[in-house]
Amino acid sequence: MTEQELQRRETLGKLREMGIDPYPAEMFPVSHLASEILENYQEEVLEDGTKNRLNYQEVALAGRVMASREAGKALFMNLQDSSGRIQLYFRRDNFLDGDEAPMFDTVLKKLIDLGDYIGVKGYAFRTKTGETSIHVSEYKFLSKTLRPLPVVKTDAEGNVHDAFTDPELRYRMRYVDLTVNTSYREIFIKRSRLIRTMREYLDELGLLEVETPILQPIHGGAAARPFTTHHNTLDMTLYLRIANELYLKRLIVAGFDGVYEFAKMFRNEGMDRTHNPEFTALEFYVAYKDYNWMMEVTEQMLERVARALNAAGNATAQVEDQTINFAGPYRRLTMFDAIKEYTGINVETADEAELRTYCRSEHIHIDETMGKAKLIDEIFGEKVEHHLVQPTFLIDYPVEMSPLTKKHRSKPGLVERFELFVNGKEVANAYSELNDPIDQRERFEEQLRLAARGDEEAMAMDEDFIRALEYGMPPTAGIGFGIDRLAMLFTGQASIQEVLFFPQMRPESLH
RNA sequence: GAUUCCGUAGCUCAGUCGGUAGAGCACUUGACUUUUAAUCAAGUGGUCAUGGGUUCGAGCCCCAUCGGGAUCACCA
Repeated sequence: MTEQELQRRETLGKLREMGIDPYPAEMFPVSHLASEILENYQEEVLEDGTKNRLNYQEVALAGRVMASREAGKALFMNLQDSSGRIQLYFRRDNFLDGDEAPMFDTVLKKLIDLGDYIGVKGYAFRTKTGETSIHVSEYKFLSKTLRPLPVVKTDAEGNVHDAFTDPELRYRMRYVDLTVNTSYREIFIKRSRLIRTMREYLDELGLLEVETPILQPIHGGAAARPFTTHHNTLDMTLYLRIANELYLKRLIVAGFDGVYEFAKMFRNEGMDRTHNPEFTALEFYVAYKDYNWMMEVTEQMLERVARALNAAGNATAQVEDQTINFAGPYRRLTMFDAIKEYTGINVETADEAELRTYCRSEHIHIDETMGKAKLIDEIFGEKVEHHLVQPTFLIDYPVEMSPLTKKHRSKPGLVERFELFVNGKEVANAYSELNDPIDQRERFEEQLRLAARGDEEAMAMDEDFIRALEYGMPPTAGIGFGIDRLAMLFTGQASIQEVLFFPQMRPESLH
């Protein structure tokens, strides 16, 4: 234990010796938050120069002591609650017990450490330097902090000193991070509001919020490597879901007109600043609609989200030096037109050999197993994707890349699919759902052939899903959004770790 | 998984050519009844990530390991 930790354990013992419970059980009746008093406190100056305090003359607040400044027989503290920080003012005269003042000289000055929780009662006033404060008449010790918090200070010019910045420590000890770097709380409040706004919109559309299995015997609905686990009683392998798409479509078969789920997905793949092994998706499916309808819904929903998260109510988000406008309609660009625009290549007429030659000349990483569709996808990723900063629907993909998507109504070889790109990254993937069970079986069989050639991410055959389609699924539009990516966009963060409370980390050795 | 940078006090960081381990804040003691990055005075605090190696001598040079960041690969 460090010296400061030992000292705090000593003060803990001294509190007990004085009959003060460092971890009392009973509730403390909080009446106000710091920010409310700071914003609304009022006083008037009378003709004789004295002040008349107009409100908050009987308040009770609670929080952590984040700074303490002794000034002789006066003492100032900064109390931090969930809303912010307010200054406390204590005078020795208010805590006299005969000539002694143990609750001032001993407890306040010696036994309360930075980070400790206290509750105070008193009245609001303004000091002669103009700081709205609480004049404390009584206080109660609420909880002891045994480890020293990092002391982050901000000076008069707004410069932050000794900021707690080490990413490893911040992510491992998010409780410390959010205590001392309170501005990061705003990211998570916005993330919560993002989800709530989407949920409100979907509820207004009349969709049903549902839950589907996380433990799945067949990992379907996406191309990714799964986590594997084992169920003891059933003695069988189960997979943590990489997608919930096939279950949600079963519910459309079941007769619900629209279903949605905010779902944690798990993918056993690399980690970087846009990928965490578990992440959150919103998927929803609506009967009797197609992907054109879904584009309009996407525009409406994201515009509403943007306005809800923007302080001024604008439909924009700021990402570094880019201002992104979420007011619809968004640009719609076919995959082939996008490649033509940014490379000059007509992939519709080019054959596989021509695409290969182009890729080599542009140093795009390819291998011999890639077919024409995969080559198109690689060219798009290298040459087009990063240009799509403002929200753009990329539409009409080659059928080979989309085994769950309905064939295009008029363009042979393509499917009715779109992906939404914002700030050069994919944030949503949607299609007119494939509901032809015979076509679906052929698509799965094609996936099996890919798997046999060594494609680890090819989808497995799901006989029960085929059976469900054979019972009949109405024409349906479906979409999946990456919630973490959206949270990054709307909070201006470059790393997914900043929008997750507890990003995945290697284990830490704690003795 | 590959490459690369980083790891020194509770926090943020210095540390020269390889020669006794440093600063600010925090902490301890004292002064001060409207201070606010409070101030003033005096102090405490270190397995220099871990383990080897080279050397008379390693925070510094070499090797390995652990952890983190960035870039790449895979992916959303």
